[in-house]
Amino acid sequence: MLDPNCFRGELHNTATKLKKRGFDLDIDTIERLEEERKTLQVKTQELQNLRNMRSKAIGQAKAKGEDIQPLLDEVGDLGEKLKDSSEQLENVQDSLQSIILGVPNIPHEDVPEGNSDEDNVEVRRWGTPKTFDFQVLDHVELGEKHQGMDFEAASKITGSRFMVLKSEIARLHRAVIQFMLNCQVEENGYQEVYVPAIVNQDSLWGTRQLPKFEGDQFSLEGEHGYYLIPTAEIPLTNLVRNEIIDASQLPLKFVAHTPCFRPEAGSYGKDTRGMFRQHQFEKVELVWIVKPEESFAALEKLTQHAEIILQKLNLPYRVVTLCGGDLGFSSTKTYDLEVWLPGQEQYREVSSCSNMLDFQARSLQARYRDPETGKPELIHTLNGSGLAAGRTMIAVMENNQDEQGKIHIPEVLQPYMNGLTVIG
RNA sequence: GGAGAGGUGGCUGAGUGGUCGAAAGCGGCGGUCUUGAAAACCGUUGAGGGGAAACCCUCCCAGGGUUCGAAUCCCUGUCUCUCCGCCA
Repeated sequence: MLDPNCFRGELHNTATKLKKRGFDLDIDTIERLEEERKTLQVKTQELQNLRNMRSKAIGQAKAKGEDIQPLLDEVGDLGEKLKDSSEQLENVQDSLQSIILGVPNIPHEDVPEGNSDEDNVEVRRWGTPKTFDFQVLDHVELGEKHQGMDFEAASKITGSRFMVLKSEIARLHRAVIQFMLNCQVEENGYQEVYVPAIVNQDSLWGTRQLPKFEGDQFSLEGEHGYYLIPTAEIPLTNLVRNEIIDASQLPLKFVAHTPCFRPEAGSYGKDTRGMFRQHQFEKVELVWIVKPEESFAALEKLTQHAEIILQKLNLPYRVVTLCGGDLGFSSTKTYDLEVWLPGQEQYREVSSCSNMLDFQARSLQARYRDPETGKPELIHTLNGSGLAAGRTMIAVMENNQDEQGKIHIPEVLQPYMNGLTVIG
C-alpha cells in the first residue's frame, strides 16, 4: 500500500501520477473522509486522555485510603462518549482503508504511457531467431512425437490446463529447474530457500494479493483459510514480514523453486494449446530485499540474472518495459523477458521482474535499521522469475529441433541429462 | 489425534487489577579512564500514530469481553515447547 501521506497533502499529485496506469483516484471522497478522520481522531484521543487521568486519580485516592465514590460519580457518561467517538472513528478509518487498499503503486517516471501490452516498449534484444528450412513443430507436436507429453492423461487425472510429462521430456523439465537454481546459487550469490507452497491469509495480505485479487489464487477448504501460492514471491517476500533487519544483512537475495498454482480465470480461450498456460507449473523465483536507495540498481541486476539463464541456453529473447496500463498492482516498474518461440513465431513471456519500492514492505511491516538515524525504515522488495520452467523448456524444445523432430540438448543442460545430447 | 506448559522490548527474563511502556541482565550507542584496546565505571537505548504546537494516543501473540482503570481477570483463536500416539 501507498504511504498514507500520499492521500493527504500530496493527494492531487498522487492522483495525477496514478492516471498513467489508468487508475482514477476518488479525490472528493478521500478528502471528505480525511477531514472526518482528523476531527474524530483528535476528539477520541482527548476523551481517552481524560479517561486515563480520571482513572489514575482514582487509583491514587484509593492508595491514600480516601473515599473514591465522588470521583467515580464524576466519571459519568465518559465511557459512553468514548465508545461512541471511537466507533465513529473506526468506521471512517475502515472506509478510508478500503479505498487505500484498492490503490495500486505509483508508476515510475520511466514507465511508458499506454493501456495494453501493445504499448510496452522494447529495451533490447539478444540473439537472432533461427531460420528453419523445414516446417517447424511446436512443443505439443514435439512432446507427443517423443511420447513425453500426455495432455489426455492430465485431463483424465485432473482436467484442462494440466499436463503429464514423461521420460526424457520429464527429465528435461527437471534439468531446466536444476540448472537455473544452481546458476543463481553458484554464480549470482543467491541464498537457496525451500518454502511452503501453501500460505495463510496474512502472507497474501503482506504481498497484496489480498484483498483485491482473491480470485487469482486457489483457496483451500478447511478452517485455516489457506491458499496455494500463485508464485514463490509470496513465501519468499513474507520471510521479512514483521522484521527489523540489520543494515549489514542487506541486500537479501533469495532463490526458490516451487510449484505455482493459478486459476487463470479470465483467460478462457487464451493459450489453450499445450503447456504454455497451466493451472500448475514450476518456477524458479528471485527475490531481493534492499535498502530504498538501491532498489532501481537491484532491478537491473535481478533482470540480468534472469537474462543470463536464457543466454546460457542460447535462446533468443527480448526485454520490454511494461507500460502504465500493463503494470502489475504492486509494481512501480517491470521488465518482462520474452523468449522466441519458433512454434508460435513470436516472443512470449518467461519472466517478469519488478521493483515494488516500499509498497509491499508497508503492509508487510518489513523494515531495516538505518545506521545513520538508528530508526527503522521500510525496505524495498523486488521479485522476478528466473525463470518459468515449463515455458523455458518449451523454448528449448522448439528452438533446438532438427528436421527429423529430434531435440538437441543445450550443452549447459547435458550434465543434468546424464550426458544425453539429443532426444529422439 | 490425546495430555500438559507457555507466548512480555534487538535478545534473556521479572511483573501484586491502580504513575507499568514495563524491573534486572545481555547487546547497542555516547562518555570517563587508557599511548591504543580490553576491563571497570557513568549516562543513554522499544515500535507505531495524531496534532500548527504544547503535548497526547495506541501497542506486552491475535481478536473479543469484564472494569472508573487490564501485561495482569474471563472467552475464542493462533503459535511454540514437553510427553504419548501415528507417520514419510
